[in-house]
Amino acid sequence: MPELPEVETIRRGLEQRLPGGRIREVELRPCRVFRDDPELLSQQLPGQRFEAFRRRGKFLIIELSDWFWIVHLGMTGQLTVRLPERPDSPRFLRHPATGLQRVRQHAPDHHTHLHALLEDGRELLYRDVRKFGRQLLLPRDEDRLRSHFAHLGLEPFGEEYRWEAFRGRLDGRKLAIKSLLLQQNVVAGVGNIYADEALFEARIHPCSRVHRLRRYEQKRLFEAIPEVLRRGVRFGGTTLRDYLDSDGQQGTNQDELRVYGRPEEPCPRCGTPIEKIVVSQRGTHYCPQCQRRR
DNA sequence: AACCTTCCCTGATGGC
DNA sequence: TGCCATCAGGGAAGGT
Repeated sequence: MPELPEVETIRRGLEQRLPGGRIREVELRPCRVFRDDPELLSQQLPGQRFEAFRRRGKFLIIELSDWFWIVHLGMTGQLTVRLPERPDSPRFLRHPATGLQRVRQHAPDHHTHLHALLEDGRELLYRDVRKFGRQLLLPRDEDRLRSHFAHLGLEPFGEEYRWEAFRGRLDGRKLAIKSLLLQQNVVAGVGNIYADEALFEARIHPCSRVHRLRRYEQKRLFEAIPEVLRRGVRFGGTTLRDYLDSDGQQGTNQDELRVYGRPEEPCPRCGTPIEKIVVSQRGTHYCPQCQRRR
């Protein structure tokens, strides 16, 4: 489930390896991931050089010679660099007990929807089992890019992430705070895992209605969001099942999670068993003692 | 406009 | 190579 920290980890990995590289050829199998225009990608990517790697919310923006290549990983998207000198494993394998994928590098398989061969022999692979990811090309124009992402909310690590702006976007909203966090038009980049973690840090019940929250609670949430995201980045992202960084490695932030995926375990603050409920059709974890409903 | 529900997609899991 | 229901969830689309 790549959220901001996972996408940021991938971005940093690609930024270290790929700038200056040029795409020689592309193989892609048409599918939903490229629904706008698979032809455009397969025709325009060859010959393009990697110039920079940016991120907006959960979107990765690969800056090429003439295009912005925009990639959203959905639920199970993996964007990895395959090195010619490193031996392949035959395919992804799942750990029998944990379900974690433990293969670092693999040849394209039937879930690999895009395969870009670079001039130096390396490859950039996009693999996505559930095909919830999205990719598209935008002409390399900053105004086009800005309007493309105009619907997205505050960038948690950006200069625009300020208390007054955050508070303003909460005013008048009546839905559950967790549902609001999952929408990308208030704060961009927070998904199911980090929403639960941020609400735990801020000691807010996920079902609390936004307009019922005290200002000091909103302020705690405002501060908790970048905090849990920063921790996620520091530990290389959260690997529960499918997430891998650009080198094919798992993250370790799953060991740092306070509530997500830990129903019935004791709350790290007070020892009360963590509860799991459903909010906005998403599994939601919280401490019934520390996070009282408002 | 705000809010809510449904749907897409596949592999893992568990009951029988 | 047993079969089937259920679950996981980001975001688009459609309904109220």
